[in-house]
Amino acid sequence: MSTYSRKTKLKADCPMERALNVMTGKWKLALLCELNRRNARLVDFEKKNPEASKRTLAQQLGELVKDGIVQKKDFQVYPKKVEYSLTSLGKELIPVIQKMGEFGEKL
Amino acid sequence: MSTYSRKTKLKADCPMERALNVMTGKWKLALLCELNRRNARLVDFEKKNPEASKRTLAQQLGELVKDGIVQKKDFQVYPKKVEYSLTSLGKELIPVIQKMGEFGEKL
DNA sequence: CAGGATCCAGTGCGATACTG
DNA sequence: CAGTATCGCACTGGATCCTG
Repeated sequence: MSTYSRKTKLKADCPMERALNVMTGKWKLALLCELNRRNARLVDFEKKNPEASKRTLAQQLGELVKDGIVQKKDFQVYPKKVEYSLTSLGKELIPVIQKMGEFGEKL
Repeated sequence: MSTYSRKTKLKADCPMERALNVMTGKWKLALLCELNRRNARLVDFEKKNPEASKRTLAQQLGELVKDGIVQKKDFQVYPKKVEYSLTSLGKELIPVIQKMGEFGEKL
């Protein structure tokens, strides 16, 4: 059984595909659900998702940031402390994935 | 520039991820949108999406069938004629992707 | 015309190790 | 701690060919 999750980059020339691209990634829904509950740090995600590699979590968070869904707050301390949270755009994504969840119940 | 669209298979242990898996694939949204408009045959999809290979279109249709989103009607003639259409479950998916589309407008 | 079977390039992501 | 670099493997999906 495979755990390969992402399929392929969509054509991205239509809004639905752009939206789908933003959410598609093995840990992105998990990250978004957690961020919907509370702001969190990379370590927090590592603890919550021990199956995921730190590299992937950091990368997928980075993509969410780049897409404007998530924002970082760098506390500029040592040892480093960086907190992630949903942007206002990111908050608008929550009802969308909830609707997906309702549909997913039927699968 | 790449057009790789699908990311990786999600963990599929939660409804949202199951739903996302069903939609994720380079041509699936295109297939679903077309099927929402009219029933269609493989050739029709080939004409509508000349960028896609027949192999991929057939394969992604097959996945949608396996997931219960799309159904086939085989006319048992020669040359072959097979028509694809949305199942009732598939029709329930339409409003979900429309909601995604609304969100995608903001990206 | 539907749809396999092959072959192959590009990508997702896990493991691991390293830095400031 | 956060973040990056490297390596390696599994998967997506394009091209092409073949059959009934």
